[in-house]
Amino acid sequence: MSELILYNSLTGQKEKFEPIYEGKVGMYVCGPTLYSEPHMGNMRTFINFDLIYRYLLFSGFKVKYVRNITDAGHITNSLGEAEDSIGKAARLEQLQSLEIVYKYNVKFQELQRIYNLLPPSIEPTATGHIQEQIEIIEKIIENGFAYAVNGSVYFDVRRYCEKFEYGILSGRKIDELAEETRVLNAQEEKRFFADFALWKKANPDDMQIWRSPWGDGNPGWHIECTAMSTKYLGSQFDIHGGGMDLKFPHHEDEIAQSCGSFGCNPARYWLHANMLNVNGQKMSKSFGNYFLPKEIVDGTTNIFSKPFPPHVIRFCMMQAHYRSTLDLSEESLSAAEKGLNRLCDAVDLMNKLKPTVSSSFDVETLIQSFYDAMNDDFNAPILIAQLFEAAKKIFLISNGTETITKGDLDKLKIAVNGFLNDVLGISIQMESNNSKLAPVMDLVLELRQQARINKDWTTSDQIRDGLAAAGIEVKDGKDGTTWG
RNA sequence: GGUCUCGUGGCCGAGCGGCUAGGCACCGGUCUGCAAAACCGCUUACUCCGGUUCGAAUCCGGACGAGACCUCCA
Repeated sequence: MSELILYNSLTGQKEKFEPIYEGKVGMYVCGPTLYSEPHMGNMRTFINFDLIYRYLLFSGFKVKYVRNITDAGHITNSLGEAEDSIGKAARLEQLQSLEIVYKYNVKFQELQRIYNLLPPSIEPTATGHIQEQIEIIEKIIENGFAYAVNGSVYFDVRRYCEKFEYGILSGRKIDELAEETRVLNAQEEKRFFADFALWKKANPDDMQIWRSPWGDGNPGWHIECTAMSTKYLGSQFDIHGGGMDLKFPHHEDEIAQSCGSFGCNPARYWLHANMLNVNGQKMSKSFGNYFLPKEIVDGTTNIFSKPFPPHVIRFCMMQAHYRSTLDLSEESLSAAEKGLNRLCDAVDLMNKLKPTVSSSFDVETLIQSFYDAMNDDFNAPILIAQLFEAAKKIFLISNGTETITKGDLDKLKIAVNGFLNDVLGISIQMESNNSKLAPVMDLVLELRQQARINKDWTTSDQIRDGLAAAGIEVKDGKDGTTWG
């Protein structure tokens, strides 16, 4: 049995996974900011961490998976105009902030269901934890790593550097940062350019305002994650995940906040999922190359000529490693669709296989390769390649080239179904949802079969062509005719 | 401008010093009334130039190209 190895962004190396408490895993993943409907790129991250969550569960760990919902607008400072993202959306949509958050949360929850994401153990909201955030800020001030100015509170990066190292995750050096920073967004209040806000004094027209010891205001951009991860997982837990683009400054600042308040890095393993690319670029609203997870399923985006079912999209994503960028295209999706069909056919066939007295190949080794793939930093592409190996074996057993014993077949069934359904989260719904159509089709195909027996090709082809025109494809297999 | 990552066959993508994935497409075959589908087979591709090595897609140096981050971002 191989052991779980994962790539730790903190050290830049693959490391053996050793949980703090044996058999248990605490995992925190940065969730969405609900100022709009999450796009496909956002979904890829959540799907990837769903895979990781699923495999940890499958491996027998008791996992507490916390993924926050950011429902407090973070101040964006795009063109000198400071405005919080949710407040902005509210203004544009002429709704209240809470309506915006609620509206998009409903959509987000629906997407999770559509894409077969396991619900996290807890989905805490930022606004539900203002008090906790204030308490941590107070602690950081107490420890001397933050200061209050004019109703705002900033993290004191220079003081922090006297005791800790700022930039350990992203590999940035403070003095280099100074030169690199392109826009010094005129923060006269800050003592040092790299200081970041823990609490921001409210603007008179802010839609969401909270009371604090420093006056009315909003929590800073990074403090919510520190507050919620600490509350539900403790000051140090096993895995912290998120998208690659959160590495700096968000995760870096989380580390600073935790060190500044509790004296330790919040997570032992930092995992970062890579971006989804479309046309060679990160999917982003500003590039105009984004589409919504619902649109691709409904076929309402003009990027693709036809709709793709969610489990095909999931499968396609699983064929790339979570730390690699993935280019999603019509071609890669239809390739995934066909490949998945083949895999599903094999699974179907597996249940009808007839065992013999001996196995002509080593089933244990094949099954072990599934575990080895996932234990090596959740390498789903390799897992899928091995599942295709299994599929090939199944077909060969079926046509008599290979053989398998009853015991081996049972093991194979459990493993293949387990990895496909529980780990990859690809649920194969073979059920036809056309309960009224099914008997009609049975009748039609029986009539066609009669015609075929009578060598009445005109009639049988007429039926086939007619059905094809109606979008129903008829396939004459060895064991009868199927449709779909 | 700074920091970093990456360049694999027609496409998507693993691998990360020798055993040279996988899927899709193409092509050949089996099956079939025809078609489609399905199944079988399909025999080395790693940007370029140097270097290290018995041996490099894999390590080192350089060139070119692409991307991410440095600002809200999954």
